[in-house]
Amino acid sequence: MPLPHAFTVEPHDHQDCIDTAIDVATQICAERSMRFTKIRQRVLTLIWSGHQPIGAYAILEALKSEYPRAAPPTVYRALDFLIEIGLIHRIESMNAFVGCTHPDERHTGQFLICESCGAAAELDDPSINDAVQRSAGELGFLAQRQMIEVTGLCPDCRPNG
Amino acid sequence: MPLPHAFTVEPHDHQDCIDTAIDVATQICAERSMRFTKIRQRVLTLIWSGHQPIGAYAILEALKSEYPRAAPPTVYRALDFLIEIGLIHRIESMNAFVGCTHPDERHTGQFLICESCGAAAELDDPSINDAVQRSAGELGFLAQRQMIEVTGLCPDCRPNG
DNA sequence: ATTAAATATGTTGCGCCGCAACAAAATTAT
DNA sequence: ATAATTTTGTTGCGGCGCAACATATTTAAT
Repeated sequence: MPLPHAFTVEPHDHQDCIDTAIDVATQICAERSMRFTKIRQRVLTLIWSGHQPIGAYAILEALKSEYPRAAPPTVYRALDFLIEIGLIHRIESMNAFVGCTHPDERHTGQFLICESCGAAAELDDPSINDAVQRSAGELGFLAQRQMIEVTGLCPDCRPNG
Repeated sequence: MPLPHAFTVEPHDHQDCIDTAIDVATQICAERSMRFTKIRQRVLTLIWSGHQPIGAYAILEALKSEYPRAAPPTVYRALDFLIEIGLIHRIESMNAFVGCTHPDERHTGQFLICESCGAAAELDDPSINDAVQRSAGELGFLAQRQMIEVTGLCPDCRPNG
């Protein structure tokens, strides 16, 4: 079952999102002989608690209920790990983190972020990617990583539905 | 004279960049009856001291030689002012600021950032903008502001010239 | 099993980023 | 001159992010 993005028209059982994310993570880590530890699981679950990007210190606060000894490095290490294997993304304009809804595909980091409800939907639009690649290429620039963050209003929050 | 972007093929007299940026700023402020104070001038000049985005506290350090009483708010106020009138941009992925090379046009904030030399070139590519708008529209998202930051290697820094 | 190597987590501490809140000064308008 | 507006000075704080070192845990080698 694929992960829905934040702006799916039909409401979804969000627990499925979390479960799927954990399943995918478990599988990826197994394939690569990496350790999907309890802490990493918990951090990923917390990030997937909603479709809104969440800050590291908010994660830390939630984590402390189960791991009273957790400190900032506890969280940042888990975040680094999850980013490294492509399970979460960092939203640069928010200093926050969100679950990746395209964990298998090659992702470039395209996001629509609702200023009203805070939800972030990940895109994977080749036409955007192509336009960026072409424009960069025209200047002789070798593009390696794209950060595209578009703020605005999601379907549920915009005035006319 | 237009402001060159960071990756112009021919080297340029960078003092011209600074002078032009100040001239443009002076004119815009005059038109809008806003005060282009010494501090704001100085901050804009410091930002334009190179094509590399510069952090607020680096600006502060440089500013202190002339304004020993300068403090973080001194800089952030000037930055807010300059951003407000579109003379500089904030690079979200770097927590840094760079001069706007399209101060007259409606700008969306598209940047190519060289990971080697740190220079940032501003784009204003309608095809990127269009692709983003269309993609957002397909999901019913009302796009208001775009943040596009592409990291990679500039022509001078990439392996094969 | 024991030991060694690798990996993950605990702990302390710090530097950078950004701004709120209030006070003082400077500019502009009346 | 006086008042209103705008800018700058000053103090202080909270969030973000990680370096550096210590400890614990897991995995690999003997």
